[in-house]
Amino acid sequence: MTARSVSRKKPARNAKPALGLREQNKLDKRERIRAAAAELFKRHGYGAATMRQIAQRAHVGLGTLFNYAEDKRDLVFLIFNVELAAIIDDGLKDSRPGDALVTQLIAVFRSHYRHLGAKPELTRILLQELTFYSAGKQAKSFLQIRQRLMDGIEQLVQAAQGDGRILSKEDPELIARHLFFLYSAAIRWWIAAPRPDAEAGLDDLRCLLELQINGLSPAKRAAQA
Amino acid sequence: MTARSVSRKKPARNAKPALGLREQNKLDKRERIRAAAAELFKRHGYGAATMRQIAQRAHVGLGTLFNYAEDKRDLVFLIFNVELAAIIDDGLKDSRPGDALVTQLIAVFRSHYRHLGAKPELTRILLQELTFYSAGKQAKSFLQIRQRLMDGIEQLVQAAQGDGRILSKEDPELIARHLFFLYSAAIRWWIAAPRPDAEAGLDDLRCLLELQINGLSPAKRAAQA
DNA sequence: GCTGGAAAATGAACGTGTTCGTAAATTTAC
DNA sequence: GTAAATTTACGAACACGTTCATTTTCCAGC
Repeated sequence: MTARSVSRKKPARNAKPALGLREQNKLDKRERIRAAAAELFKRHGYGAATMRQIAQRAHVGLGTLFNYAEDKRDLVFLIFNVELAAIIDDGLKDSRPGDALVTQLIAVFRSHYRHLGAKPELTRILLQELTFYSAGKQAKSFLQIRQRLMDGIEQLVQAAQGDGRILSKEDPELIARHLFFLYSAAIRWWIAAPRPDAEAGLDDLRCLLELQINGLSPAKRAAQA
Repeated sequence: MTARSVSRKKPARNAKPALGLREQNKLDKRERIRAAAAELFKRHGYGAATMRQIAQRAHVGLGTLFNYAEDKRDLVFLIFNVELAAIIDDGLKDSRPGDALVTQLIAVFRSHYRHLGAKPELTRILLQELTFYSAGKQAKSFLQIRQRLMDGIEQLVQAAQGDGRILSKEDPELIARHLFFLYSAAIRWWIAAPRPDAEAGLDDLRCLLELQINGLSPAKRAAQA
């Protein structure tokens, strides 16, 4: 397949620029690197897979890797970002309006547990690295994706407040962050196990979420005054 | 058999246990390494401080470091373990019986925020490394210390259940883990800020804990309308 | 005292991730 | 079409964490 000059045309004034050869090569290399890294990380583990192996398998020079990922850590995000966006968006679609909030949240998180549980080692690396990692090239776009998840949760909370499925009138953003905190801690705890089982993890999470929704103390200061 | 060697073995009432030279040197080296690592990590950051620098400052051979810590990560635990045990035990002493559970928990965690907030960078390293790290020599004893914290929280919960300060009859261990999860996530969030302020972090945590204790929904089916 | 053995210390050597000066590839200007 | 400019690819070189065979230090038994 040779370069097609057809695609180089300018459709209108400044519509989508037909990607030049340069951009095309970049995308191609990027994908080869992503695939090579994913395969080698999965086969040998993060620590054992070397940058030289990855470069070789991607048919790319060693130094080239560092044009696409800031460092080895960042390769993990390069692998996960595409996948994570899909997982998160899938999950957000899976909650049905009118269901109890717990049910909705579990539906949202189910795809996370399913997919991440399939590659525990990579997930551990991801969870460890993302804790305080916001500098890398790939990390940026990951943070955007994560924000979509938090926004989605916030909307669920707001809707539940709207039709009285939950009574708390607290700021939905705060509640969403709270629920996200629980999810974060729970999935860390779960993925640390040798062979994490998705349904078991979800059961544990459901338990925690119910604890949160029911609360520990009687209905506030209902008897107050 | 000389009298000297016998007396060294078991000093009946001597305050000083009269350690052997071997043990004494080990303790000495261990402390020098701990101090050197703490200083260099603080001054140059975890990544920039090199094992060679640490060895030199501790007046110790490079290879010797690896007799005291499994790897570089483990040095972080070597630094923190002594300190963390003190912080946690201090915190646990600071909760007064009869106080509201939130108040007690904040009292327990106050020393954490105070001390960890004073060295944000080292704390970030600690929180990042401890996520999935349970193999190193130092990590083992850290996990024991952490367990003391969780046990302490469990006792507070149990006591609160006992005298009706909270109504939930759930397993205290589960509740304690839940609260610990919130604390973990909250302190991670807090320490990620450029210059974390202890009281601000505690306010945020208090907010989350109150949200937990009050719950989001009315007491189950009690308010079914 | 001395001696054999065990525990600890050591730094040269190894393979790693990362940097950086240079070459190749592509685009832009004329 | 060709040259200049710019972006991308490259891998030798570097500094690092870690290993391990060797040396040194300590202690028990004479």
